[in-house]
Amino acid sequence: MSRLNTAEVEPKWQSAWEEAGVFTATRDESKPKYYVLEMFPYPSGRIHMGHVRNYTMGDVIARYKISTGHNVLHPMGWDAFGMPAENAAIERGGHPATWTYDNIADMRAQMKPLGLSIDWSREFATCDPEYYGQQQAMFIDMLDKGLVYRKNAVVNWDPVDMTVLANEQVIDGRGWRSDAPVERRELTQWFFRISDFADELLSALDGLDNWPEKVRTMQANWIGRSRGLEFAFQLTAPTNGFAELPVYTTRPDTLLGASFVGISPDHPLAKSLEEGNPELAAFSADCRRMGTSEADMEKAEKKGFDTGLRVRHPLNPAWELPVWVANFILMDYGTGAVFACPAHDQRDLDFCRKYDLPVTDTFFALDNPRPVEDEAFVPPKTEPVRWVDHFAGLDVATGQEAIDATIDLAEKQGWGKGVTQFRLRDWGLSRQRYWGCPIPVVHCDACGVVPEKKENLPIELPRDVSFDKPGNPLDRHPTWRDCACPACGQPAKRETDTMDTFVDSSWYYARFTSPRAATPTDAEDAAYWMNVDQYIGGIEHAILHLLYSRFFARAMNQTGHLPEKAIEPFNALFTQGMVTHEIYVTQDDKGRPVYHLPESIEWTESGARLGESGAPVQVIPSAKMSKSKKNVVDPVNIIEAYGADTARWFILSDSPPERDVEWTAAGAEAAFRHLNRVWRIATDAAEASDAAGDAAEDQALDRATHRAIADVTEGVENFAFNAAVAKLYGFTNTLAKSKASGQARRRAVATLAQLMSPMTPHLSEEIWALLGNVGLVVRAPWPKADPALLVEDSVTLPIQINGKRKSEITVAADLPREEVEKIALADKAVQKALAGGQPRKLIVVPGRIVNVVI
RNA sequence: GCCCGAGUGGCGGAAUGGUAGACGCAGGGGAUUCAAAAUCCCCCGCCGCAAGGCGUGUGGGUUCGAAUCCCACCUCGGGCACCA
Repeated sequence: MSRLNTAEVEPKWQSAWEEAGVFTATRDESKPKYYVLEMFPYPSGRIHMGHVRNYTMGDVIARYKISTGHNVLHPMGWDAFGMPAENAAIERGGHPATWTYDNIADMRAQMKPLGLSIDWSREFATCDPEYYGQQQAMFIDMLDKGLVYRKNAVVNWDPVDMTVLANEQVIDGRGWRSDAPVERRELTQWFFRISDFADELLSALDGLDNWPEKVRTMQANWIGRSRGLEFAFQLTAPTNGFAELPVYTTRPDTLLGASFVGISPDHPLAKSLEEGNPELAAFSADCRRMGTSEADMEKAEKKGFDTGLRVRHPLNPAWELPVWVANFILMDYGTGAVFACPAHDQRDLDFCRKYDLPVTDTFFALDNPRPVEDEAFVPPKTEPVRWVDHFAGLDVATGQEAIDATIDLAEKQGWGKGVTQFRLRDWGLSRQRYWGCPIPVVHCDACGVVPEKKENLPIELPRDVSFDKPGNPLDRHPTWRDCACPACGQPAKRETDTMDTFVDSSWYYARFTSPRAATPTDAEDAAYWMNVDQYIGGIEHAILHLLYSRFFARAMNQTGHLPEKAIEPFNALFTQGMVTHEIYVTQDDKGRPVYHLPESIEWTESGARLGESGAPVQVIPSAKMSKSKKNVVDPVNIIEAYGADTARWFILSDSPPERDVEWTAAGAEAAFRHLNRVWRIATDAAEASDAAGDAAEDQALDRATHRAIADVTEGVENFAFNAAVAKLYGFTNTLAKSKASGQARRRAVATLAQLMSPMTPHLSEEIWALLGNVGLVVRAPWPKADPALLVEDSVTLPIQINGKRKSEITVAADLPREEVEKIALADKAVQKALAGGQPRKLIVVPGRIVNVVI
């Protein structure tokens, strides 16, 4: 018996696959195609266990599909633009391109030993000019189709570093480097018209049957379709040219509970009032000293400022409501103005209590007509309530009925109209940064904003830039901006904004179908390979990346870059959990936490200790692996110690794929031991004699083999990899104990190798070859379970008495119900419980259970 | 704050209306060995001497039967539009 030498075996098979070109995808109309894609990585420089998990799952699917006769496309690339490369350049010098391409080389070298079934000939990085040049071409097509436009939008402005900050760079309202309070500043920015597609993106979710329900729900809520009433409050006295204040509300039925009218600090009326009102100007300035993120705004203290203006209530002109500027009202949603109904909205109620504004109930719960105090009454819109005095003549009605009645009434009386609104906003794609895809337009004094000519693409990023000053290096480059206007030929200036990196990742899946094409896609390749049959990635991308990709596929279809069938680019989606690990922490002399890497910990009887000093270490429960907490395990070390198959096997074995998995050293060792055991069983079987054995033993092993085929196939098809692994453990245990003949054991081992091959491809090839098979296991057809060998002839039924398990009986699987009842009633425990009486009820679920109710 | 998830032995988990704890880890006992490593066998939810009882985050409900379905709550995680 030889020991398994992974350092030798794994590279050997990787070379064999490469030489045979097993994973190089070409169009082949004779086979069904299958496109499996994992979300491509950001090239941070090191692969981590999350990558191992993500790509191993995709690899299992890809290899399984190869063995079931599919023509598989399984590509890999790099999401290579983005802030970390610029941050590295600022902090350590060097160029973002150098940093990025070095990282890609490192990560590719770390990834290849995993033995993934990737077609590396299709690899690209989004920062390759060949890629982003095609992206620029599509941008121009989309501009031409009216899918892109410019408007003003607010950004986080760092007044010290004089630069735009990302939300993650704003910490407690301050810039991360300067520590200066950030300001909201308006810039003219480029936008995709994703909101034009809101209804379509929402309704098409219904067709995404193979997406997780939770992702579809999250997207539906994000798009946020609502039907409400739009109407205008008339100002009692026109001010600064404003005679009325249009508002949008989803609860027009509560109009009689209106307390005040609120407008955003960015509302045109609020801005016009600032000029003559220094106090308001100060208030609004204060509101603008806040990050732009919705979470920031929601968590901030609700503040308001009474403008002194008054509006008339639409249902009663004698009733005047005050107009307040409030910091929680978004200019981007609806009209930037709302009426507040404190009795039925907690935020409005808190605001009214704070500023002593009136609170008027408009409806009560049927069983509890108590006025609202400090808790707003917000029942579901489907719950009937009793109306205090509803202007549409309602008494008891649900919120939804009242909303509909109010909209009808307003339309009939002519003071308002029902409108459908979406929460989804247009996608702002401008970034004031260097390391992104340049937006291919030119600003000309004579012609305005002009798209670049396609023959001038790609508009490449200049290499000679410096990061010693904050802000966008493209802005201060001495010559890069200078160009000729594509329309009139006069000197003009390039746009210096680059694109959001979400644009890069919104179409890479399409580019993989023809990565070297001279156009963004190749029609025939896209028609053949699209859609992605199985997409795999983190749940953190449930909304933005996936929604943007869905939009982009539609926009690509409208500009002729994708076929109609590809407007929903991902047929099936699987969202995987994170990889976690325990955290080890000691404290320094000032009591601050000091984190330690897992490999520096030693386990003694008295607990975890630091290897060097022997100091006791506090163990904190698992959390997502992160550099700052040092609870990281480097896949490279694991592969060196145990081999890629062990890393792959363990990462699949311990948790359901959609849940978090905790990496443990003991678990990894157990995986390693198991694979060695499989190898030992295989070599024993290979060396066993050809003599005939006990036929019953052979048949029992054959049955177990076919049971395993059925169970593992089901596990792989349903993404229950941990369950498939558990079944493989079970089958291995059966095989190890089997007294079957050498021939029967070799049959079982060959099947075991095949069933394991998507997960542990190297070991499987080695066993496959050991057993004398010609060709690669990766190309062998997936085994089929023989139904005749799956049938059991007897079953054990638990006997419950009043729902509690008390006994069990073993009967023939096809025994008629009456016979099962007789045997069950004759059971000792049942007889005892009945004490001579009759059961009240007898429930027999064939093949499952018997319940005797007494 | 809002939206979406998850919670089962000492640990990771299995079971998606029908025997709770498959499989693995850790632990305990034994075999083999001069010894160790490796390997193999057995035990292993909690309380209880036992009979038996209890048990799937907490509290209620539906059902002959609930980890699974419904309601309320608690805790943890993801997202919140410029992190990727």
